[in-house]
Amino acid sequence: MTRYSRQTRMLVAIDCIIFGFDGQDLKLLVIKRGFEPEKGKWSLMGGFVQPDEGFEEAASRTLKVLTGLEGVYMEQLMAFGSPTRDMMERTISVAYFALIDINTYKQQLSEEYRAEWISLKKLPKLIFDHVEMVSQAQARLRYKAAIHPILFELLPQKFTIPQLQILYEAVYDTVFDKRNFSRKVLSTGLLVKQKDKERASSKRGAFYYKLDKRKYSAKFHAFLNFVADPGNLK
Amino acid sequence: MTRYSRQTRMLVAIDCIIFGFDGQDLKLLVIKRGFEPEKGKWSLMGGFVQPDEGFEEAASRTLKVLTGLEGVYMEQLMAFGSPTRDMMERTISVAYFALIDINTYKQQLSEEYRAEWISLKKLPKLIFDHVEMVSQAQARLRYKAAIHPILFELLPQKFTIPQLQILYEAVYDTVFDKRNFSRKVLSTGLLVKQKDKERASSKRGAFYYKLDKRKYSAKFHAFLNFVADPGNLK
DNA sequence: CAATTAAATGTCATCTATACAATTAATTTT
DNA sequence: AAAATTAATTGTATAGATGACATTTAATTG
Repeated sequence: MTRYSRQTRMLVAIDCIIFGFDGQDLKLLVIKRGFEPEKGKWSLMGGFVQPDEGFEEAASRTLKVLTGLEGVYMEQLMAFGSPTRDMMERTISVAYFALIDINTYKQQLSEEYRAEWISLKKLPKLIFDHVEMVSQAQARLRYKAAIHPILFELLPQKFTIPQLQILYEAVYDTVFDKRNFSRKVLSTGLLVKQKDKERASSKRGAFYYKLDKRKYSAKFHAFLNFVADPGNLK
Repeated sequence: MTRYSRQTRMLVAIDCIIFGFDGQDLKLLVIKRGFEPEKGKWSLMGGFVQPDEGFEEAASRTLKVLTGLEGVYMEQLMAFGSPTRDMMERTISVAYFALIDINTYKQQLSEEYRAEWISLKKLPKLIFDHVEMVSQAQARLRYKAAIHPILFELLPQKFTIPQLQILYEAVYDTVFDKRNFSRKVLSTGLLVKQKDKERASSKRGAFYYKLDKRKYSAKFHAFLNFVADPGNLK
């Protein structure tokens, strides 16, 4: 078969915006870029899409190399294609964002790539349009988490209600009334109370909860209402 | 400057999912493809991204050529990149969806491209992965319209509440109680009642309304609640 | 002028959201 | 061992939103 004549071919990359939660703050996984241009500067983890692979594949492969992780929550953010976004050569990038629990996978981070968790509050300069990507991913995360029970992906299997609240407060950079918060999340029926307690962070200890996997899958695509009015937060 | 060596370059296209509303049904704008492969088959309007243009530019350009329209509501859906989506050559596509009022722009449709409005209810076969794109775009439209006042883009400047309701019912393929519907949309404060009436479709006539542009812009990004529970419709 | 049609408006019970306070279980201090 | 301390857990009252349901009104048509 012939090819489409007289059209420009371009490099196609994927970049991963990997969010993590350390129990206190929302973090972003970045690396020191290992090749020119912009070698040595902070960058999102990414790479070129190979001739025989799709975007999801490329993103999963990249994530695996960096973190050793598979089966992580990941979704496409959008494609970025400004003609000037890479000074070397026209390169478009399809951005994916992923959610992982920092503590569960702390050890697995590849040493080779000098990956680091940095706080989203004091984001350093990143190469190309990566800051824009992160900013968009953060907006998407807020948008989505207001409606879908997506933030559980950032927590360990067992977590407490106070831990969950700290996470929501970190994502929306606000504070919630703890009485209303716990009533709301419990009313979804997604949480199953465990017998044991988390004892590190308080005298009384807080009961652990786990996600009800069945209900989680069933309700994931339904519109819930995890955060009352995310567009109107102070 | 050098280039990234040993990487495959690919064709980058954009495709437009253009939704329209004729007062009764939700429609999709498609064309008969004018070149090989798949010449003569139904296709979304699209084209290759040029060396010096970004995605939005490419999509706007394409939309302009087909419909003569500028300044239309348009947003990126997502990028599609299956290695086998185009049999001719590896081509990735960034899909955009657009919303326009059919009646306002009926005349401007380019004859050259044999564009046609087809009903979404009986969608014919489309080339490549275009059916998948349409399906995703429809899901996005439903998702977004439940929260944001986006569907007004499909209506003429002046419209009636019953017309608006028919539109919402078409998008969600359901029926709403007219008393509750009008209460809800009026409670947003986005609509400004006009002095004149639409008289074609009823004896009494229905008052026209216009969007309050100021409030529309202000409230667009806020989460409203246009459709009560879009995940739970019959 | 009565019949017809669709628009517009109204009511009530139920659920949901939010503001706000008291109680309880455990550890730490005295 | 009792008192103080800390954070978890549970509760209540009110305002507003939602959803089911009926009546009135403005205009045309026979």
